[in-house]
Amino acid sequence: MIEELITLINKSVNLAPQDVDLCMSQFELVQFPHSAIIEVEGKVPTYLYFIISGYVRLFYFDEKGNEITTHINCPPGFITSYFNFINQKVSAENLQSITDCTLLRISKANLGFLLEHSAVFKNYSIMVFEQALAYNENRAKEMATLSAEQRYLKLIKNYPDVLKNVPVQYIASFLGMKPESLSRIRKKILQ
Amino acid sequence: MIEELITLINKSVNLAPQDVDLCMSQFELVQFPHSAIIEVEGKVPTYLYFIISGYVRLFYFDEKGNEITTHINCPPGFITSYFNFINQKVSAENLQSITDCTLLRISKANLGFLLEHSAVFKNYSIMVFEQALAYNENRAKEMATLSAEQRYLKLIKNYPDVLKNVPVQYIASFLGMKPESLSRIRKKILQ
DNA sequence: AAATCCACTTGATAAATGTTAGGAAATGAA
DNA sequence: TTCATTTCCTAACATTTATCAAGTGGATTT
Repeated sequence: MIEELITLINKSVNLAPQDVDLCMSQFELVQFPHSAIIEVEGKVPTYLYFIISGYVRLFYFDEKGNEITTHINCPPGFITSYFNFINQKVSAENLQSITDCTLLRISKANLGFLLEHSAVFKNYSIMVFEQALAYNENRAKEMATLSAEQRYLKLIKNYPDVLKNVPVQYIASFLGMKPESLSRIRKKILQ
Repeated sequence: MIEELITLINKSVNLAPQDVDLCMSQFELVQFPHSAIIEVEGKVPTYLYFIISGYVRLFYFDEKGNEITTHINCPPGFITSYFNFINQKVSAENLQSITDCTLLRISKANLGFLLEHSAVFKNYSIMVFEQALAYNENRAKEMATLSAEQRYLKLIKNYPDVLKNVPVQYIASFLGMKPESLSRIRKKILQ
């Protein structure tokens, strides 16, 4: 299972055998059925997760009690409430499995251990951070400049498998629109 | 002039006298009249800027040739096309002064020198990065969930001086709406 | 099989925002 | 100054998206 993680990291940096061993010793394999709450709002996020299989989302409840999905991720990707995990602050978000899923997880303390004992992982973590920054900047830009239909078209173009595995209500929320609007957009596109 | 920068950094980390000296040796003071293009699209961003006085924005041209403002900043803040500056990649954005302004700037090489020779600055730079990530994540969330009016109300509540110093067309673009929409919203709020 | 639930869709209508056009006020150049 | 340009605002109309209410079909329960 951990090979997926090693493979992903090796695409960005070169892991020595001892790095691989170190990595394997710090991550823990866990499984969840679909719709399980993995990390709950109101607490400090315990783990950073790497997705081996399945789909996972982050969501919170707005002032009207509506679920707002802020992130959806799939293999091979990391997911957690990053800022609150890194700074060990209380998060307002829930991490939930969308499908059955297999994950690797690492605690803040163990991640710290990993980064202290291997400059390679430290460099890699900075890269992940930069990518997350660029991703969020791009997402803000798209939300500001694209119409709901353009945002949906871009999503299915870049992540076609999301549609097969994630309920449309979650997709609608993630794209910043109502399920009814997404339903109409989908109907329009079919013709 | 550099005192503003030192003061800001000292709010987050404790700078020793030699850190202050090091910092002063790496930053350079520059001035620009209003509406000057400070960094131009199609090139690798040369400097990271710290704003001493004045307002600055980042913008690009979309496929229809419209200016899209992605960031607006004021003292005491940093501004550049972060991702492209850090990775020394070609940027699609222009950095422009909105008002007359006084800036401190540092090249990528000099920033590297600063981070290598002072762990304090290294820690500070990681904090700045984390804050930028949190900022972008929040901005994406607001763009996805708030109406144009709510976004404007939040802006003038959090940054009331922006309104006095930045043309409304830039503000409208930054908030992801047309100037006409912002004009209507402003009129509505007055009553 | 009937009842229930849930996700998704559909339709009618309302609200928000975009588009187009024009005009007043401020700004800059000759 | 005067003229031209730019910025900002306004209005009428078009389009997009939200809201509210209802219906469909599949899955689950009893």
